[in-house]
Amino acid sequence: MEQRKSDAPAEPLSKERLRLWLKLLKASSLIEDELRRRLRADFDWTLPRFDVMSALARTPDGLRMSEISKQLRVSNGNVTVIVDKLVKEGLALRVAVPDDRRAQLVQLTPQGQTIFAEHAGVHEAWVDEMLGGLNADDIDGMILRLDHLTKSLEG
Amino acid sequence: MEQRKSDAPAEPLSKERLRLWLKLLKASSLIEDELRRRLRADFDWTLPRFDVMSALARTPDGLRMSEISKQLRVSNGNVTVIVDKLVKEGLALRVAVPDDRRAQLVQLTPQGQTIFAEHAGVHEAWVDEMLGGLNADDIDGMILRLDHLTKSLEG
DNA sequence: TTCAAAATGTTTAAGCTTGAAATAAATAAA
DNA sequence: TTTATTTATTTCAAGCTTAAACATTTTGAA
Repeated sequence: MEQRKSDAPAEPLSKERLRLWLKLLKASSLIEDELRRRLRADFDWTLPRFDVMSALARTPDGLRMSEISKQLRVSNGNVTVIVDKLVKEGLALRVAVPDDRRAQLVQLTPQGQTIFAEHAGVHEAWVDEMLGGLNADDIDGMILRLDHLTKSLEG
Repeated sequence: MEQRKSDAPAEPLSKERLRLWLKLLKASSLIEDELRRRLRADFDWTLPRFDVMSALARTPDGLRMSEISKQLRVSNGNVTVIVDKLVKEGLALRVAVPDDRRAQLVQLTPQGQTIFAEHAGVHEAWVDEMLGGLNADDIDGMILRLDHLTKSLEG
């Protein structure tokens, strides 16, 4: 870790933050674009679709529409369209909520679970390949700092 | 397959990489969404528009359409639409390239430069505020590792 | 009870983005 | 020269996303 002059003024830190943001955005976009491209080329899936199925796969009991849109930070209307398609293809189904006739739970069908498991495995291998240039120290260091950042952003 | 320390099997590192990617994506999306929201609310600007003007501001001599789309990793057609609007609003102009009648340089007008400078200052303050939770060590550590990552992604 | 406010989802209109096709100009090959 | 290929850009159709408007149900206060 390099040392800083104790009298380092405030302005450079602000410039460094901007630099950091541009680098963060670039790395994230590079990965996201490539994942999106492969998902489309290999499976004819969109990234939001993968994300919705991923959220559903983590919660076998099902999620409400609003819970999905909140988790993925995507509009409600968007989730409606994606889930409609999943249902039409037999990968998900809507289940009534006993206590609340407005709401409904969305669950993966067994077929949806099977297909997602396959795709998720390939997806994980892609990420592993793309981030392969990082060693264990890089990974831990970034996770640590990203946790700081996200915490301060959400707090 | 290469040998590994008995206490460090291959799987955990792969899982860590996936965890890192999810955290990277989350932090990046949080910041990007908020910037987009503020840009729209305060200036009625889109983020791609800001990005195009930013690229042009860095190169006073002007950029070709294809150079813009390459820098921003955005489709050519998209750049056409954005530049059309900038030109219509008097913030940018198209200049013929002497040697090549297919191409044209896009430059910011003086008005475009002035307006962008104002917005860029506000934008930088937003970023500074959002990343304010990070100390100098966090920033340096992340920049270092993001450079590793981007280099390995592009290489 | 009764009615206003809040919550859950869906629909719709508008804007954004992409990829493919089209146009036009420059370059290379025969 | 003539033809084919490559390069630069625009146009267009299709899909994605959002925000706002809408319909329905639940909650809570008078």
